[in-house]
Amino acid sequence: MAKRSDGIETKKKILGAAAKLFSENGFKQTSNADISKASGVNSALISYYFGDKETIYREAWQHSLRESLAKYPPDGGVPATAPARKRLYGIISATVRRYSDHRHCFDGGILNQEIASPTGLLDDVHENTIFSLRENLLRVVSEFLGDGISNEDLRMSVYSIVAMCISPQKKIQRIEKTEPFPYDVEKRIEHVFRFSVAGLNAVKRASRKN
Amino acid sequence: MAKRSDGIETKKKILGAAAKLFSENGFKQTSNADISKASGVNSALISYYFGDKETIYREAWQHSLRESLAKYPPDGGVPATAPARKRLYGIISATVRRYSDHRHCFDGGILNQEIASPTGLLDDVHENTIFSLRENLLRVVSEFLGDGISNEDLRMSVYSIVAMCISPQKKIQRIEKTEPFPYDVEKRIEHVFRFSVAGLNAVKRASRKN
DNA sequence: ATTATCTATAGATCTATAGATAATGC
DNA sequence: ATTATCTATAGATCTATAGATAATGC
Repeated sequence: MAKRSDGIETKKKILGAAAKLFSENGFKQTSNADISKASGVNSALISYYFGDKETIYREAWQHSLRESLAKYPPDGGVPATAPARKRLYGIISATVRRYSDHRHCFDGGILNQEIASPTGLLDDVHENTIFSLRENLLRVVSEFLGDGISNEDLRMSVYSIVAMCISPQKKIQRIEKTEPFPYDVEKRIEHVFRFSVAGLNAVKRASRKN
Repeated sequence: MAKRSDGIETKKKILGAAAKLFSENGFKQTSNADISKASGVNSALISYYFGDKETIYREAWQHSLRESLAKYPPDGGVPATAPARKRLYGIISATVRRYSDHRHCFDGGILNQEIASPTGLLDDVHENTIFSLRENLLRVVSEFLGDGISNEDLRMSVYSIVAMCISPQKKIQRIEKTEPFPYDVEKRIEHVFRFSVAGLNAVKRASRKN
């Protein structure tokens, strides 16, 4: 094994820098030169190791996602046997953390870029990962709401909760030039959970009325 | 005035096509050639009328925003004298509509692009428009929550409500490949309002406890 | 001998402009 | 005469590759 610097380390450097840049600026706004500069790796090596830019993009995303999910297990450490309310807390906690940890997790930023302007390059990967994450949340929310809830109420609730979890507050703050107030992840989790539970209960009540 | 086709019509064609493309694909991913193609206007005319791409971007955004706000007044038609709850409904209603009407309103899409990867080009414009919209919501939520609410609770609540209003559901659906369910704006407004009111009341209760 | 790394660049794409053409107002 | 529109292209940027160099394993 091990040649000069083995190449594996170089590949990791490239992937790390690429993930960060893609998450901040998106696919097209990130050039190989940017990645080269940020990673300290000669720009020709990017094509050498990954072939083309689309491949780096895909691999950077997969790499980030794997690392992020390892760091923040999507169930938030709450066992599958726990009641829906607790599992909901776990999911919210993990999701907010994953999307807030801009120092280590880039998958959320890349996904937000992909939502803003889809490249379509991650579609296959999504089906195996993001989709199942969402299905899991759907199951928990469904259990929380109980029977007799319309599919529409269910889906809308999930979207609302996810929206609160992944909304890039720091970026919005920058755009809005509001006086930046300290962003406390723990408090944000409590807040989103409180908002979500209250919202879900309201949806439940309204559904019963009809 | 009025030469061949006056030029004003051409400028409008350019602005319209540009706004749509910028909102879908962002600043850098949209080329003059794209705008030319979509608008049916010779690409050289874009520079002729607007100088550079940054100027088109700014003007397209301002143009869209003005049109959007004219179409959906930000107070949702609710008078300033109405109680906070009603005014909140008005704001949510107007915001969801504005961000959902992809046929006519492009400002929301452009803003989402700007949040995803900031160009910084709209900063000055933001201060006069978006900032005041947000301040207005802040005032209403503050009134709804009453005294004794921490600044943090207030800001977080505003972010949560905005997140639910502007979350690009259709785009997320496309990414996630969930079976697309019909997106009904009226129902979405009711849902977000219900979730928000319940959430705000929960925040209020939790705040009283301490 | 193998392969990680670097230098140099071809070819594509994109922005912006120069200069020609054509349609209107006077 | 003025100016809206078009053709052609210079110059910048960016991706991907060809070919040279250098560091390691055998």
